[in-house]
Amino acid sequence: MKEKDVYKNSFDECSLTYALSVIGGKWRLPILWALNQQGPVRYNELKRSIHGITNMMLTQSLKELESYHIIHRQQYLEVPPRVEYSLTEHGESLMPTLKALAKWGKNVKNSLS
Amino acid sequence: MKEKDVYKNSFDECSLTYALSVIGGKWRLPILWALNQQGPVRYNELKRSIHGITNMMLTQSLKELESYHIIHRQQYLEVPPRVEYSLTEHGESLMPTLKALAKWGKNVKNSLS
DNA sequence: CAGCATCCTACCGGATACTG
DNA sequence: CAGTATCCGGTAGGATGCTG
Repeated sequence: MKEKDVYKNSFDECSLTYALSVIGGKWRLPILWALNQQGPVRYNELKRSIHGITNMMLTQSLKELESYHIIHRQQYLEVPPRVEYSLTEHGESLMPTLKALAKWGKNVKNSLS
Repeated sequence: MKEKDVYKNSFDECSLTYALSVIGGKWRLPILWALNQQGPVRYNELKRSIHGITNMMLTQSLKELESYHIIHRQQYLEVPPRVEYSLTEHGESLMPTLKALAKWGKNVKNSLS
């Protein structure tokens, strides 16, 4: 095995860093979590269920998540305007891993007390 | 099911946030990754294998990871001083999840191109 | 060899007000 | 209802030099 091949094994650090950059940030996880639980959700509904978030942050985070194709934005041409957000396949496929991470986090937290 | 019980299901967002705060930060992942691959590693060895990290950042990150009991610091009372870092059980137990996350990240990245 | 102290900068996240 | 625009402060991260 060549030396640089070492870096391809185990887990690929770049993909990992990328994944973290996707779900990182203060509000991404709460948003994904809300979408996972509530299914298609309207903007203001989402805002109400995520305590403390501002329009600024919600809009920005939604756009970023959408650009990664993690969530889907469905706009209905109605009056008053109606927009619904939901997880895409990619978003859904993240959930099991997040659960595993949460479980791990719980263990770590418990071991410290 | 009571309304607030909804928040206990699926995955626990607080533990998840906690987990991310543990593995977050710019250098934590590269460090864990290096330790996972190389086993017990000395300080300067670690520094060399993580391109671009400074003493400041390495020391700080190691301390933080140690405080979470994710890594272990073994000091040998020798001259010159020798210190070796390695993953703890908790650290090891994180690896499968990280691999899953990396795999997911790869998929997401590929789907964008 | 392994690590600390100091200073500094960039950017993430936020408050507030406005709009199609 | 579903967003934008503008301004702003705190903190994570970094450069540099020093030490047991």
